[in-house]
Amino acid sequence: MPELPEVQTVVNHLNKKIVGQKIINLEILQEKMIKNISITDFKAVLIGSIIQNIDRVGKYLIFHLDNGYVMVSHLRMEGKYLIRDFEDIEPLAMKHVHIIFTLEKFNLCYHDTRKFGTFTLYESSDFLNSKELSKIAIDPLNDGFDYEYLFSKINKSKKPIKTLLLGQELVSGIGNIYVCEILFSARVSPFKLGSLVSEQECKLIVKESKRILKLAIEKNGTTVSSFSFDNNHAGTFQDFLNVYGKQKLPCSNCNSKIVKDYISKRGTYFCNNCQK
DNA sequence: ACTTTAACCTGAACGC
DNA sequence: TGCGTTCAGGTTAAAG
Repeated sequence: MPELPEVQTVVNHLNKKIVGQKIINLEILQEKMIKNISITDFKAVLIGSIIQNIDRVGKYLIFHLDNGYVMVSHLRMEGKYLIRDFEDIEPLAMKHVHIIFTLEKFNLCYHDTRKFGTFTLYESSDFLNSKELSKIAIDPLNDGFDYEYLFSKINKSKKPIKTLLLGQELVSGIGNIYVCEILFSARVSPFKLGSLVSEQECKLIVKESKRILKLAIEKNGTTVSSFSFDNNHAGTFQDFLNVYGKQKLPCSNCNSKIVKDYISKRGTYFCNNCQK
């Protein structure tokens, strides 16, 4: 499901709704989702703590607690947070709810059809050095993500530019939808090897990354099948997509057909005429 | 050490 | 209607 703009949308929403509330109780229905700590310890740390704010590192959600710990949550493909009134527990809607945080005002339900999502708990003093977060690279919206940085990271690589941008250790938060859109707008073929991407093309990739991701955040993300926040409120950036999911449709720039191909087994959408 | 594949899960869409 | 196959916004352990 979620890439940087969708995760940021969730962060923005949760910051409006749950900050300052105490975790009264915790119900864990899928124990395997908690990765680095026992269920007993996970509960012991979280219950009674107050949520101070929610932050984002790449595609990870960081819940800062008032007791010196952070809870790290990754939504993977389909994870989402639902806010449900206490009296609102319908069995059908709860089918794929795996964790229920009982807060002071309502239940915060973690819903995940495919059960790919993960939860970890760290001391707040060094969570950035954790196994999962230590390898997350610079955020594309950070000023440090510039063309010199990108060029220096890719100019000796024999991997396709799409694969490089998709990996979280070079730049974080970009996933399959936005990498396709960024490369289309930058007019660079997703197959082009890193070593063949020019400085000028790096400038365009960086510029378009920032433009597209910022706009997508303004539009509350992209909903292609299931992404929603605020209980089924969908994002609207899908109305601005140029290539993702547009195979056989005319290119918005040149009218030739958008092509779908595969890179590392992942759907890759592009215009063979515009992107070189 | 580095690169590719398989696995983790469920459900929707499609072909026969 | 039903059954088998493929695909999905991600990451990572295992295999090559």
